[in-house]
This record gives sequence, structure tokens and C-alpha cells, in this order.
Amino acid sequence: MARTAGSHSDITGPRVREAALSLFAQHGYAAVSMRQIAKDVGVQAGALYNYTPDKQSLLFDLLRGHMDELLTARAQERVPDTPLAQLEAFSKFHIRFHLERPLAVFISYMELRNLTPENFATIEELRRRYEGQLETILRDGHEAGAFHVVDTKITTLAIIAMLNGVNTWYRSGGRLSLPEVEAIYWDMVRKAVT
Amino acid sequence: MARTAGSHSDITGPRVREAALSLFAQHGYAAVSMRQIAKDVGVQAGALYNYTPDKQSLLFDLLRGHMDELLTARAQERVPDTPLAQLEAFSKFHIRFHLERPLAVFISYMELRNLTPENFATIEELRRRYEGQLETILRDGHEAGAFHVVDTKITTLAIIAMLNGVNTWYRSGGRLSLPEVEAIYWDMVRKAVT
DNA sequence: GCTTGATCTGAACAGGTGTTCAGTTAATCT
DNA sequence: AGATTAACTGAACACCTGTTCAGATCAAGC
Repeated sequence: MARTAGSHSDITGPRVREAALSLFAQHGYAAVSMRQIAKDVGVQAGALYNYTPDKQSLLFDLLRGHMDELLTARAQERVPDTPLAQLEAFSKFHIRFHLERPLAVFISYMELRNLTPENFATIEELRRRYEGQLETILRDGHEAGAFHVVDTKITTLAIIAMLNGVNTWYRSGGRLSLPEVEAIYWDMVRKAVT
Repeated sequence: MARTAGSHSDITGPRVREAALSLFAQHGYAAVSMRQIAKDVGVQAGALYNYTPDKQSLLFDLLRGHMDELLTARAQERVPDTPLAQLEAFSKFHIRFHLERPLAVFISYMELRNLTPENFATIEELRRRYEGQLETILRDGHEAGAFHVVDTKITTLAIIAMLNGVNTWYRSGGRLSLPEVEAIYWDMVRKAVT
């Protein structure tokens, strides 16, 4: 046996990435074998190497793709005039974007240590760029007298951590709708900095 | 060769747990082999089995030990009268306790998925018990009119997430002292709920 | 209809995995 | 000093790991 009926690169390729994303999120990068991913796709392990040079690239491409999407989506958002409105837009954007991609968000935080040093540096730089946007909003708002923040850097990290926490409990179709969640978190963020 | 000079159960035992904690935190449970742990201790892999029935127990004992310490330490804290003072005490206790054990905190959040279902349920119950204390404070304060919280359960998780975030950046001997960090976070928590 | 190239299989590679255990040594007890 | 036992080694077990590749098969282009 060899090539199977209906096999197509543009079908198998995405399925490999989907299977890897799902399995990495469930069990962790190190705990998932190439044979498990292959089984999920319905293919032999060797066939995966038509779509990725190695296992490490599979992880790295998922993380870089996620960060690229994040920065691109953020760049397309309208930027309001006042610091307060900017902070609201950022908070709600962050929650919405993250709730739409729970698995990618999850591995983007959990699997950083399984990246090679070079790959880690790349992802870290993208993350720094994103979080820097929040820090800029806070600093501008602080200088304009709109916010009361003791330490801009730490406040940035505290807000990001709080917003990311939403992924630990939110399940779509649950008790609260997305706008309700956005409102609750924005309420807490706003009060924490004013 | 066999028993080595100076070998002692009460010395090697703790060293096995320390090595496991350190390596699990660095590379993740699944990525660390028993032979790596043994090498760190300065012993052959087989000798580890004098101190743990298997690798899974090594992880579970670390997590359960951490949660036990957390609940015990919390139970020994004085409980203030007012909800606001209780929230302050909880926030500062949480930060202090977590900053003193960065590695144990780290694996307690990262390695939950590598526990067997039974072990996971045990740890989850202990965590629920701890977080329930914060939820009780928030509910009492809400009913007494001291706090303004839209959703008690979500606020609990948001605060925990924010406080846990401190472990992602704090390094002892850094720019800020422990009391300063406590003050900054308590300031944000207080404002977020009042 | 035939050729060409993309797609996949199945086996193989060298090395790593958790765990067990007979045998050996060092510390302790009498 | 001699016996006992706790502590450890080193080899072995069966199996899993990421990765490679010759060969088989299907889809597409002429």
C-alpha cells in the first residue's frame, strides 16, 4: 500500500496542524508523539514529514501563527481617542480574541519552554510587542492624569494575567455571554486603574 | 559497585524531591526522565524507587504537599473582622506564600494535566477549597455592602489569576521588595471590587 | 492512455522510556 | 568483630521515540 485514495496536500496539511494543536493542548508537547498525531489525522507517522520538517517546527509554527494573527487583528482595530476608551477597546479585544482560540492561547502560554532558544526568542519578541501596546496605553493615561497606576510595567502584567484568566473557566454556551464577560472584566480593569 | 559512601535515606529522599521539583519546573513532567532526575541526585535510576513507587507519585506528592502547605499556612493566619481587611489579608498572604515557592506554584498550575484522573481530582478539590475562601470573603463583603462585584465566582477567578501573575515576573532581589509588591497588588484588588 | 510527480506506506534506525531485580557494598547494631 | 540490613549499582525488560527512505499508489497533465 502507499498513496491512499483522495489524499491531498491542501487537506492533510491543515489537518496535521489541527491535530497537533488539539493534542498539544490536551497532553502537552512532550507527552504527544508523532505517531499519535498521525493516528489522529489518519495517516502513518512518516507522512507528517511532508508537512513539517520536524516536531519542533510543528509547535513553533502554531505559536508564531497565533501571535501573528493576534498582532494583525489588533492592528486592524480602530484606536479611540481617550486613554480610557483605548483601555476599554484593548480589554474587550483581548477577551474576545482569546475566547475565540482557547487551544492556541493555552499552548502559547504552556509550551514556551519546549521551544528551542531561538524559537523562544522569536515568540517572546512578538508577545513583548503586543503587551507593549497595553503598557503604552497605561503610560499615556497616567501622564494625562486619566489613570492612577503605581507601576506601569507591573500593572500591565497584572491586567494581562487577569484577562488571560478568563480562558481557565469560560466555555461557550455557558452561563454568561461574550458581551457579559467583556463587561465584567472591563469593569474590574477600569476600576483597578482609576 | 553498590551502596556508596555516605549514602543515607533521609538525605537522598529530600534530594530526589528537590531534583524532581526543579526539573519538572524547568522542562515539564513529560520531558523529564527518571534517569535525568537520578543524575541530578547523583545516583542510578533504580535507586529512585526506594523513595517513590513510580514517576506519577513523584509528581502527585509534590503537588499535594504544596496544596497541604498552602491550606495549613492559610489556616494559621489571623482572620480580621471586616470584609475589606479580610480581602487585604488574603491578597497579601497569597502573594507572599506564592513568591516563596515559585517552582512549586509553577508545576501546580502547569502539570495538572499530567496527573491521573484520581490524582487530579484530589488536587482540584484542595484548590477549590482554597479559592472558596476568597469567594466567601467576596460574597460576605458583597452582602454587607462593602464590595461592588458583578459576579462573585468570576471575580474570585479574576483576582486569583491576577495575583498568580506575580510569579511570571517577580525575582527576589529585583527592583521591588515583597512589601512593595504586596502593596501594588492589594491596591489593584481593592479598587477592582469597591 | 501514458507519463510524471505528488502523496503516502511500512519497515528500519539508533537511541530513550519507566520499571524491576539479583547482587554488592557501606552503615548500623549486637 | 561479626551479623544484619538499608542503600545502591548495573544490567535487563518490553516498549516507545523522532526521523529517514525505498517503493507503492493515486491524481493530474498531455
